[in-house]
Amino acid sequence: MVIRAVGRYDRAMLDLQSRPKCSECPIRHRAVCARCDDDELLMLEQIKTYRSFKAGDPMLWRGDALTYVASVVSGVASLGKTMEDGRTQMVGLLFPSDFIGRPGRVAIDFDVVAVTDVTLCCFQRKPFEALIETTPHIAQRLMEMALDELDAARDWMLLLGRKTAREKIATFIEMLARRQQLANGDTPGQELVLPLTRYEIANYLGLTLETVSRQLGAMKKEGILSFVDRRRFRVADVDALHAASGDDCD
Amino acid sequence: MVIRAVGRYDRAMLDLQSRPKCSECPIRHRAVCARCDDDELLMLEQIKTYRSFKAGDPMLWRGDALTYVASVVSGVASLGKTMEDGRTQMVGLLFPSDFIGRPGRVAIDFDVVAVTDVTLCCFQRKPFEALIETTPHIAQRLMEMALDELDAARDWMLLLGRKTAREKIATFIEMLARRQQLANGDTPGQELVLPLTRYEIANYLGLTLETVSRQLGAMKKEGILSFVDRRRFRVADVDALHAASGDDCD
DNA sequence: CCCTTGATTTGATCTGTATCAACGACGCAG
DNA sequence: CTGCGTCGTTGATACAGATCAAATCAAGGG
Repeated sequence: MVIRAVGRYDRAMLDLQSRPKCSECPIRHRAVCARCDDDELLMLEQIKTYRSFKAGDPMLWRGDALTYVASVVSGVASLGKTMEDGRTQMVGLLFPSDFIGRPGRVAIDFDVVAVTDVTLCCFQRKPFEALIETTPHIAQRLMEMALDELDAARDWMLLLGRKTAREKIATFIEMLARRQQLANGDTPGQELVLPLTRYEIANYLGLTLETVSRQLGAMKKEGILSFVDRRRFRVADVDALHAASGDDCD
Repeated sequence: MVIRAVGRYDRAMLDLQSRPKCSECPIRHRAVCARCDDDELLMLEQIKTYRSFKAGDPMLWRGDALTYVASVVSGVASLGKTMEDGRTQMVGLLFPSDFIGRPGRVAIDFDVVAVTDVTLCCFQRKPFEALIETTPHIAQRLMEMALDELDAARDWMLLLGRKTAREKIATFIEMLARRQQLANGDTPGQELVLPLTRYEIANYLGLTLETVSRQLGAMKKEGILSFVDRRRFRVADVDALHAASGDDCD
């Protein structure tokens, strides 16, 4: 596997940006601050800092000390595990409003990498944890988000353990569409983007890049997906896509 | 797949048992009550109830209303997901001290089944949630346990997505040994038990029962495991087992 | 415009595990 | 003791997806 653009790390760490108003933040109502009232938001505003990473930049390595926690404001990041012999498995994807880092955890045991250009809203861990103690709204939301992630992880276990390549791809596209509609406006039928390379998709789905390419090709040929280029596409047949995912109808 | 012993369900639900002292509870220091002081324990003691299930009994179905939450006191339970066409994947195993049910969640989206005979320490959900509000020790511990489960789920994703059948089996046996040493006294080299059938192991590891049988057979032939009967065995070569698991040395 | 480099597609082949099938071993009920 | 059901083992075969290999495409850089 290629270690990309490590040199950018230090620069990114220092790349502090402006500090926009929380009240105008695009993830205001979905992030860890979702339940906060105006006073609580003010507290958060005082300890927050923005940081940017370029696509491919590593954000945290397994075992790194967790000096700050953060919300993803824009872009996509991946959580990945690596075995001694180089096999890797993505264990999570972070979209805007998702949270990085956990209270009470000093280190993380996977790597966090920026998949696209990413902007984070960061909080130093210590003051953030102090804030949790006094602000039940944040603690509650954090618990809620952790449980959502646990549910997602379990759905992914079913995918990894039992689904066919085709079902994996279909499930992935559906998930992507859902998340992208959440982030942008809610416009079904919209043009969507694959934020990941074929290699990264394979890594997320427990497949190889060749299999991913073939399955995407097949769905294109069947008229389920229509591509404008290798990254941008549209879901041409929502029902067929869902039928291919192997999930029940709920 | 076989639906087993559904008839026992109602009986089990009503099978209230005695209410032993929390202070003498075998899972006192690992369960959701681990951080509670004596006063808090007293509160819990007043709302707790014991319930037993026989091996094979379903404890909760997907979509069931979650009227109570519980700690596993003894025995092993499984969390499982099922696809429309019958394929199933276990997404978690619950050992003594593990917790069932989540605050703020009305329903669960997997099935919980007793794998062996199981005893639960149950709390009605409403009073338990009220208790959380006033008892940060419980809320903290619950968060901690949820994050531990998330870590475990992510390790399992690596296993399901990237490990070979042999590595899966080795990892499973190591996990089993760890949990069983936790529950009983801490005696390495001890005789261990497979609480699951071959079918259930396969279900947990994303394999078929034939593959599980063959891999266990191979490890027996290689002298890594030695079986006294089909369920009871000993790890004869700890190092070889670990080497076969594909995990790094930490 | 050519050359390089990385991402993607496509094709041919290989292999680990599933699948299908039969049989053996144990436990339990009568 | 006998029969039957569940669980487990073993063998033969099939196949989805991995692996190996090569061609194509797209984006920069000089």
